[in-house]
Amino acid sequence: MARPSRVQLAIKQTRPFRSAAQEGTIALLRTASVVSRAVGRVLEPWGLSLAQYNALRIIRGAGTGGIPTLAIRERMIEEGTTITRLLDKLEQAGLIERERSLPDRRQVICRATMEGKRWLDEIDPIVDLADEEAMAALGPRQLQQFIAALDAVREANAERGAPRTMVGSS
Amino acid sequence: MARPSRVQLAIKQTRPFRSAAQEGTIALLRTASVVSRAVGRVLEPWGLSLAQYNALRIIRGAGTGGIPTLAIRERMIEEGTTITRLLDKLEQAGLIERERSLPDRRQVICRATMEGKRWLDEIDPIVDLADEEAMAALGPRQLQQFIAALDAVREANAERGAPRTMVGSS
DNA sequence: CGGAATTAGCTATCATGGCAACTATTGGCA
DNA sequence: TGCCAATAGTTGCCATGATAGCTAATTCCG
Repeated sequence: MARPSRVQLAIKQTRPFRSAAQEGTIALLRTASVVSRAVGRVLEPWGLSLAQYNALRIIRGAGTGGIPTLAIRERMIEEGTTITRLLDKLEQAGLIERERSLPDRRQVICRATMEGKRWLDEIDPIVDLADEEAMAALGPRQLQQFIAALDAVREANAERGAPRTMVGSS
Repeated sequence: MARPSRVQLAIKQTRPFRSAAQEGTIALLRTASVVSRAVGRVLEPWGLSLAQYNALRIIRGAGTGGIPTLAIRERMIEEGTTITRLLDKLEQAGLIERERSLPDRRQVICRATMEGKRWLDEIDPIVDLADEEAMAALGPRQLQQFIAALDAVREANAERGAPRTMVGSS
């Protein structure tokens, strides 16, 4: 690992990384930070955070049947997030509605309102564009390899770092 | 993009991604989240967050000359972070010390204390191990390609999402 | 049937990040 | 010289994330 790297220059680190693994880890976290900000930036006109947009899309994806609160959390990008207050904001904004489930009254079913769907119809193309720009540096083949590498890393680290007792991990 | 993907399974998304770029973006953010938690987990015994450890390492790297506050922020993984309160904690913990610079009294120079260096000597090998584990799913060649892809994506997105007036961007 | 264990969700608390306003210091320049 | 802009940090306010503890509803079994 004697070669100078771009990440080193980016963070103005003069010394080489102690290992390729360290370089990869730092590059991963730093790149995600940059991309997250870039994508989050396009949501500013709507006053939505990336997490809120993410949740709203998950809820819309559930269709008319709705989706219980904790099922949303499992599908979020940030797994550990506190979902209640995030949904409170979406409900206050009139983008979703919640009601107690009939068969199991512990559950709270979330559905997207018409207003919520309208917002997504507006926002989706813009986020799509942002995603394209975010990955524009990679060719199609590179992108596929990139995704495969991310998948491999994520799966290998899924249990490590598990924040809570995972539901389906027994 | 008709093939089913691992990320889709992981976030229980039944529909295919709208584009490879979207899949890549989500995979990047989600993987970084998982790895960040896994690495951050090993710092718990010391009560340090990943950002604090990151800052402490940067400060130690500056040596006896020290480093001004804002120069630390430029080198952090999370670029936009408010650095003052983070340094307050490190100072309260006795890991760093701060003093006004003599030539330019606006600057506050930060240095690692002996205690701070001792902590890093203990922590570094453990974080190294965590980094190795985080990237263990990739072979040496895959890892190099992975790093190259991350570098390319990060650089292409560096200006987009720029949170503040970048110092050296004029 | 009935109580323990489980599950779904909410709340409280603490730490952190984003952002803007504010102070102090320095530098430019007419 | 004296004013104005730029720079370095700090602080306050709000939103979010991490966690743990709590309540209500349900399920498991003896």
